[in-house]
Amino acid sequence: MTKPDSSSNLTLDKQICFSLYSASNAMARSYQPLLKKLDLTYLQYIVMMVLWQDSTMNVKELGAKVHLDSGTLTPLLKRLEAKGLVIRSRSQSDERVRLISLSDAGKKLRQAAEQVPDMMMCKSKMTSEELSSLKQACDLLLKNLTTAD
Amino acid sequence: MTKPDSSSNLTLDKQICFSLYSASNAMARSYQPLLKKLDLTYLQYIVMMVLWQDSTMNVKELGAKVHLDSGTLTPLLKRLEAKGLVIRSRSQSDERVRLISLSDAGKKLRQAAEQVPDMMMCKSKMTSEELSSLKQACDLLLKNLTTAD
DNA sequence: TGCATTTAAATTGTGCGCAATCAATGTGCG
DNA sequence: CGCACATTGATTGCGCACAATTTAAATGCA
Repeated sequence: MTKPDSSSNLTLDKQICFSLYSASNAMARSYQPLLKKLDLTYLQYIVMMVLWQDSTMNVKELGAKVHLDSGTLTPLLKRLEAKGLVIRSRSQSDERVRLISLSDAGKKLRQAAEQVPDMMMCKSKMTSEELSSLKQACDLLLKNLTTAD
Repeated sequence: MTKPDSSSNLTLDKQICFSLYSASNAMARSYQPLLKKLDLTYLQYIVMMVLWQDSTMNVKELGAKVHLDSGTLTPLLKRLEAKGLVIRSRSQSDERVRLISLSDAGKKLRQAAEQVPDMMMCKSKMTSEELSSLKQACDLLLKNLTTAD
């Protein structure tokens, strides 16, 4: 009593993960025209948002917030520094620690970014209830995949 | 009557898109150890899945299915060809068209991949109802973001 | 038929993601 | 104190994603 081929799990239309992946790509793609005005990529925008909330932290703390490591963040932070948006200093008490803080230009950029979330919500054409439930499901999945591997 | 700063939309914990993005990254990360046995990356696995369903198609058709363009697919398909999993031939009737088809090794790999979806579902620790509703929301978002830009 | 237009795929360049490795600094324990 | 060990971040290398451009082939139409 083996399953017939048509009910195999190995079909693209059954892959939740592929839906997630495609939606995530499409989302980043949709952000790009909005962020072009700010001269930021999607991830750079995320990192700036973290810093707008809490203007100084080290790479490890930042990485924990955005779920990324120094291999991704170090070059990104260098690019943000090159744009004059952040300052990469060293901790006095521990020379290993890189302190990331906002420059004046970085702080100022926040105003221009304020309208981005609403514009994206509009693009999504989904209700806040739908979006909120999507967010909950993603947060749960992330938690389940990251705790105890 | 302007909103106080604490209710700004520009906070990381309010970004549905960031949840989606982080969950998608975590998902691809979780797939990797499972796919290592097959010597495939996540996207290569997706492309192979498309070909397991329909063993010959051109780059444009493939791109439409996985929502990616030739800039991503061409090098990926070359890598799959180098591994001996696919064959990149040319259409007789239209020399511009690249026909992608499975080699015997590519067809054979399917058996080893059959168990991957169930293993991932288990890793997610979510019910099929939760996953199904997540999938629906992602599919809707993708549709809304891609139709009429 | 000849030439502009369209189409398919490849190429180029930039910026992620992430595993693996490395260097530098700090800490703890004998 | 000295040395093993842990921690922080940087580096390297590979494989996506994607915009923009290029190449080559097909099509349309005067």
